[in-house]
Amino acid sequence: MAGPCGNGTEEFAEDMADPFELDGFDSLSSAEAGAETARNAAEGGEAPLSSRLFGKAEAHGAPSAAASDGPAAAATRAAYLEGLNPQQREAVLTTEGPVLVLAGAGTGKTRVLTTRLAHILATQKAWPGQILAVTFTNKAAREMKARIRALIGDIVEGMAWLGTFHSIGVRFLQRHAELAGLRSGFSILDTDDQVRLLKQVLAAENIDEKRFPARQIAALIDAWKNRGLTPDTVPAGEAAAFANGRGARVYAAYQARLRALNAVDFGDLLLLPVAMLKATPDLLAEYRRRFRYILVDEYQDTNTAQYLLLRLLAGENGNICCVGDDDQSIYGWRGAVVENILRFPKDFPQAKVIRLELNYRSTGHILAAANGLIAHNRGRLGKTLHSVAGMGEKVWLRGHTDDEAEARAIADDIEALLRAGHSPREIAILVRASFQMRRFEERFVEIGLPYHVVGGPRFYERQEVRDALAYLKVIHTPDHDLAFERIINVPRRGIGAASVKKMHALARLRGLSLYRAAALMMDSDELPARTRRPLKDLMTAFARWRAQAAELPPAALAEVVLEESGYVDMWKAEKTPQAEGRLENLKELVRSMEAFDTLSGFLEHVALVMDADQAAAGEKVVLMTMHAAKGLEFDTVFLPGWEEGLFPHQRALDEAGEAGLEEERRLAYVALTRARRRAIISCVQMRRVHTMWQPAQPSRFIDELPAAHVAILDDALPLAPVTEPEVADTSVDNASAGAGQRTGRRTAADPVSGRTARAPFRQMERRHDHGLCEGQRVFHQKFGYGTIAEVDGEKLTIDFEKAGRKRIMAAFVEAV
DNA sequence: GATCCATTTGTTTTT
DNA sequence: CAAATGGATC
Repeated sequence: MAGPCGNGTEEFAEDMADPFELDGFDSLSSAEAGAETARNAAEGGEAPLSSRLFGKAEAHGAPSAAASDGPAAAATRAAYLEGLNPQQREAVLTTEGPVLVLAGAGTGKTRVLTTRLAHILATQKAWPGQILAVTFTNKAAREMKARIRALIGDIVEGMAWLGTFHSIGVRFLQRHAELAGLRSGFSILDTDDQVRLLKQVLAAENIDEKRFPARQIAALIDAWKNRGLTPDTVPAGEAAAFANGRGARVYAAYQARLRALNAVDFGDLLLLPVAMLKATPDLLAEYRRRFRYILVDEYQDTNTAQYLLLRLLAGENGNICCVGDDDQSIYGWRGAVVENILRFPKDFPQAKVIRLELNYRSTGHILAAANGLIAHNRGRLGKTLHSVAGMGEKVWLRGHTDDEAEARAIADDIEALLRAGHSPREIAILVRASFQMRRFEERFVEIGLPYHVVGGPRFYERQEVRDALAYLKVIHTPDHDLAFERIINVPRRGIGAASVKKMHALARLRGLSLYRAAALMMDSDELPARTRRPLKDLMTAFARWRAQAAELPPAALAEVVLEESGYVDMWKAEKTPQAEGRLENLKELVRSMEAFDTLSGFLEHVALVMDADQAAAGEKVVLMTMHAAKGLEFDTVFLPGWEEGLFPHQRALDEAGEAGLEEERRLAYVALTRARRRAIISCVQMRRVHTMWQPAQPSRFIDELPAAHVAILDDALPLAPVTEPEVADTSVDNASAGAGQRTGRRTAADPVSGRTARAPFRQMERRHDHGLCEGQRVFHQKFGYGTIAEVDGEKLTIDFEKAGRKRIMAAFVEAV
């Protein structure tokens, strides 16, 4: 049977009971689970999905059509397929077998992904619970869910296996904790806990933490885990790099400590499921059967552990569809392996490769410039991106004396754009490194320009938030030693390092958790009375809070705890200017908890979702790193700081050489292709680093931009577009941008001194010619897209797609 | 055990 | 240059 297709309603109801969702599965061996499955199915089981599936699906038409005409007939005329180009359609409809979708920037990747999922569900090739759909960020997962819901309704709620790699890893571990050496209710350590734990391990191993910092070994272990390496499979040569060859030993000791604490770190969320599936063939078989369709977003960013997991689950001929763009692989430093996507056709010899090459986002010059730049990379799968829009503006290039001048000029441009009616949220500044943001923030504050920083210091990583979370973790899981240790003397209550050390000793001796050791010691004479009293108070408080946790919603509990522990008072008493902000953050934390019914639900959310939901962006200019901008798009994009050493970043070159350079170049490609209509690259001659001024040279990437698509700017950004005769073929392919077309130093280098006569701004002002003609497609800030019906000098009559016919001055529209 | 001062370190990007 | 860590001193 190709899919769970039945004809009668009753049969559906039975089939749809998802056997894996039944309670009690965790406690069964996989063989027993199989038997259980059959029993439940025969009895009808719980069918929470079926009602949802039918309720909404019928309303949307697809499955009812399937019932009468069969899924295939429904598929070809489904509303969701409309408006897809042939390649996109193919990517949606090729559901069987391995498929690699190479989706260049702006080619409608997300749309294809969501439509594909919707299609599989609507044609009933699989139930929601039989699809594994992985994304990299929670934001992407949320967005995907929302978009599928928009297409086919609430069926999507049954997609239990839609999420980030890490959240799916947690799911595996929760179901089969015992196979991974864990007990249920294990905790997930954050990076901070990880480092503190490693410090303890290093101390126990008698390794000098000054010579071999815990952070360093933490990074090493993380990298090993990303590569799917366990302590006994770490290559000897690499283990030697740390603490005179004791790296693997420390790794093993660390893992042992983790297990003793019933805890996992982030890397384990991938590594343990892989190990588990490898070691338990029955389990693997179960899951292979279960996941009829596997879908992976951003495949170019998978690391080896993720790759192994996918290959295990997909098997030889699985229906696995990976979507990605090798040119947008920018997370190599985090363990991502571009080769994963490059070798997909070798991994799956019968794989179908589909290229999405029609770019709907950027205008021609921007796309051509980006294509020319990325053509300098080797080892690409190669794509030919075509623009569907007109050529638009060339990519602007501007030089400044120093970073302050750069910030000032960009701020001026933005003000002008806003005056001209551009929406601030359509303007972004993308920087290589976050420290660059500072200049812009200073300037924006000075002139009162509303801006919004995306990324910034992560909410859940702030000290006060982590302290508060530690209290909650101890209430939820008293044996969470690291959390307990974190707050045992915060706020100061007179339980110092010496006392904690004694507790540790007792805990180790008796094989207890720190919390239990503390509970014993508060009634013994080990500790001086002046320590015993506060400890007893704390323990009593925890007992009380835990009792309250059963009754109060998490948010209310948090409020009580923060108040009664004296934690809020601690910050109130502090007179530093930051204290107020910390109190604000605590309030924000409590507010964010209101969405959760249970403490454990909230804690799991926090462990996996490092990004607190960003405050609504609103009408603000966006300031962020290039990495954070991936997947986003803006009308106007400013790209400051294109200087050697900063971009490409020196460290990337030092650490990864040629590969590092190529990744930086891909980052440049990602940054440039965020722009829909306008991109302004800039560099400076002098940049202030710390306190010293450092001379800077324009980035090599500037010289790699094809000259034909770049224009030098020695003044403010022109507001009206520089129009050019439309070129029939607006595509630029990789080959032509390579050798001959490169920008020479003459045009691009040192734009500061190279102020040329060909200042496009002036030229444009002189000629009054707006270059617009009848039949041309244009864009207006308020009315959107339209076609020119009539030209009368400066006055145009335009038929807008949405707003209808309007008379508009030429200066207010832009050719597309 | 707490507070203050000095030194260091980081500023690439994040699940 | 700022924050964070760590050591020394009270």
